[in-house]
Amino acid sequence: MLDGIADRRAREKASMRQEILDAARDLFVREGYDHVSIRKIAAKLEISPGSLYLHFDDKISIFEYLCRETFDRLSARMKAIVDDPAPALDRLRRAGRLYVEFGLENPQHYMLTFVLGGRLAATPNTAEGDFSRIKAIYMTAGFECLGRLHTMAEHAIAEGALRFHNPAEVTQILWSGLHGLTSNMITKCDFPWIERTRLVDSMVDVLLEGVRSRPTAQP
Amino acid sequence: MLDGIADRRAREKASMRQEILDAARDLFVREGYDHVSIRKIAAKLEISPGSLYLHFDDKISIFEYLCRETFDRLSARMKAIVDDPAPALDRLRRAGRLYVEFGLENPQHYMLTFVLGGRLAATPNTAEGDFSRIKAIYMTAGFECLGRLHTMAEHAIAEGALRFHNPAEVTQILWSGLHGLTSNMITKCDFPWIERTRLVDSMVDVLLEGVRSRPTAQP
Amino acid sequence: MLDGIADRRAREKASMRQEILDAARDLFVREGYDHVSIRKIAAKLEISPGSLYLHFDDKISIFEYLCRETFDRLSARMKAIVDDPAPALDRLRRAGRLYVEFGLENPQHYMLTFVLGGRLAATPNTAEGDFSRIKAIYMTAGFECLGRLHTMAEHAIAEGALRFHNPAEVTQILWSGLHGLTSNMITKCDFPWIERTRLVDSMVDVLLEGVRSRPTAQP
Amino acid sequence: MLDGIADRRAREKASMRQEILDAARDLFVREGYDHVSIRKIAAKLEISPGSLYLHFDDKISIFEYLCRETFDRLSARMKAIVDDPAPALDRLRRAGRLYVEFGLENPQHYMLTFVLGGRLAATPNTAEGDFSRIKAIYMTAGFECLGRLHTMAEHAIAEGALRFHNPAEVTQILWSGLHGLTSNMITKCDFPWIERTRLVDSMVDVLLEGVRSRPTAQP
DNA sequence: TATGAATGAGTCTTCATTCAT
DNA sequence: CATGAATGAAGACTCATTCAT
Repeated sequence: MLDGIADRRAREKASMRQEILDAARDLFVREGYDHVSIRKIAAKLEISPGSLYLHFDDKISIFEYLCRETFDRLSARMKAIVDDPAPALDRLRRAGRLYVEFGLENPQHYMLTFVLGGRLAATPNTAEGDFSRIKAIYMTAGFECLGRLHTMAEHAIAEGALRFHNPAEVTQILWSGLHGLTSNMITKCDFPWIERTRLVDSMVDVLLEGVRSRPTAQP
Repeated sequence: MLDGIADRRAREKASMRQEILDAARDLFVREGYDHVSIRKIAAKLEISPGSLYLHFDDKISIFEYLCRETFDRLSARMKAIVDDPAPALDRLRRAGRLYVEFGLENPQHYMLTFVLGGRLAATPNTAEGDFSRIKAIYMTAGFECLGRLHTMAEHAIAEGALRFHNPAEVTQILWSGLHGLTSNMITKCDFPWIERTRLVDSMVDVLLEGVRSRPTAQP
Repeated sequence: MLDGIADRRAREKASMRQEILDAARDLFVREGYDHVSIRKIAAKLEISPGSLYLHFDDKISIFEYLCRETFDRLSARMKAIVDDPAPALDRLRRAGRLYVEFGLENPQHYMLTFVLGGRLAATPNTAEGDFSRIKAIYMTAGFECLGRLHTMAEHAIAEGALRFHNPAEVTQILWSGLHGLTSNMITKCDFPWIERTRLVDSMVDVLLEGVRSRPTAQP
Repeated sequence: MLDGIADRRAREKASMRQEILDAARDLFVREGYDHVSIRKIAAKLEISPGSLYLHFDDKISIFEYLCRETFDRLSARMKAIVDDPAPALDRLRRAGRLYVEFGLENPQHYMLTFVLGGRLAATPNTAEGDFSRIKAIYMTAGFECLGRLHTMAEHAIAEGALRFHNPAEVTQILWSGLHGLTSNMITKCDFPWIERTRLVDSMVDVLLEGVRSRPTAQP
């Protein structure tokens, strides 16, 4: 009873936090991190710019949270595939499609984490701008995802399905191929791509055809 | 002799122009187009912001020049391969390696042109910031570059070497795969990549194995 | 009581707004629109340039507001005279004196609106600087003001009091004469003018003598 | 012979000076003093910005020279009218038309000298911007012109043609009327003025009708 | 808790002027 | 004599962030 008020407060606070995240996600995806200002987010929510600071420390941490959230979802879905008792090659096919689709559905997060994040992770921390938290996400969520691929590559090798024997090599090839398509389709959205699902399927198919064991073509 | 002074002036001007381009490329790649200001470039060169305008009309045209330069260089090297009278699949293999090697040898040029530039070219033309000139470069120089791959894909299809029949599909797949490896190796230079030449060769091999006609495996 | 805080805030905001308008008017009149920068206004008020944007959207809208305010005040006073049921010539005399007196009593408002504003309204809309809103004010508030004179000119013509038959012609002549005296007396305040009220009266008298019907001199 | 070279040099210098003045006059009239930059003038002449400084000390002195030149022409034409042995009223009519036409043909010079100049003349010399030379022009050319009007007003009074007895009063009235029309027509060039020559003629006519002696209207 | 005014540093760009050559 | 590179100061405006209320 006594805590009813505190409870409601807490609920309201959490709900406002979620509203901020939703508004910010929408804007970030549509306009890009750099072109979204705190004021724009606040205006969209009809609250004051200052109020945002009651829920988040700064602009980057809103984005950071959204990144983590998104990558956790990816990671969970990847895990479901890894744990599936299907042949590894089938699982790799599903994982490949999932990866690309995920990127295309979350283009801002994908680019920031896998491209800008990658760049930042390799940049010494300059005086201005502390992106260490973005780096951290990259190091966890990103590598976790790759880890799933690696596991499946190991399985596939164990099953004799691949013509390569080094799982790292396979992982790096598959990942790079998937990442290339994803980032290309995101950044070059004016390019005359062929039909989207076909392209994704073909890409995954090409990569898997390229790595799997040659059918022992014999008499 | 007589024009010694004018010559030296011209040389100095060209050299300053080059210094600007180098500084700008470095900053653009490290911090992204939006986070590089004219002042930062000027400060890096220890000249006044205004002086930059003696060499370039505006910020975007510095970027523009850098893009065009890269496209042109890559395109020229690609052309030599296209024109070679070897089987298309062989030429595609050489072109693939060339593409990745070019990127790894000119990481800043590559990232600026193929990652940052792509992003800008796709930026909707808001009131502020007119990227139409960047788009135009992509439409000409960029497509020319890809056009080389496309031509070879056509040749390969004509030769019956591929299991795909749409050259655009093949081009997009190969290019994305190559781009993925290139940009990954550049931006994630801390990643524990396997040995570099092997990785490049394997990637190209996987892509070509993936697209080529299945050997009619039978008795 | 309850809203005391909000009230005081609102009052403070309005007062700052007024301070800005006063400072801006002063500077605009003394130095001309182009030579007054947002920074200068801010410096005069000892606030930061950015703070001005809390009260006005941009530079031109400060000017805009000042113009509209002046037109409205003059227009209201003119209206009282137009609506008076006296002979039109008498009303024109009073309106003439009013016009000049208004200008002399509000020299900054007058100069800003009738000299600077006129100039801006006539500035061709180059890429930079859109003065269409200023033009709009002239088209509405300005014409309303002149419209009052025009109405009285029509009345006077209807009463057979004038030797002209085109009310627009009379309006333009009277207005220009009044404006000439007003702006001259304001800007050339060091000039050895004759006694002020006599000069104003004489000017109005000359203009009206000049436009009225000739007394059908003789039998 | 020996001085042939020096002569040609001098001639060339004078000619370049004239070319600068011509170009500058054209630009000033068309775009307004503030919107004409030294670089624009230089570009129009296809010379370097620096070269302008071989002929003129600074931007303002180019304008200054043009002002003086223009006003000398006005003054000379006024003098011709004053010295004419026609009745003073006729001469005033011609002078009035001349004044307005002069302003309309040299709008930039007119406005700068009679409006901005007037303002500056009354402004204490602020730190930045020394307009004392413009003031000087105003004090000489401007007052000289007025002096001509004054002389004719004296003549007219001596001839018994005016209903006023103070030449200063008449001068101030006429001048203000003429100035009002001139500056109005210049600054408000979008205003729906009636036909130009008719308006000028009517204005002058109204002013003269307004000041001249009443025809002794009697039997 | 929530506000919104305030700021200081930053954005690209232009310009009159100087000066070594 | 003429050049043109260089500059420093200024232009309007934006923004993340702070803080008194």
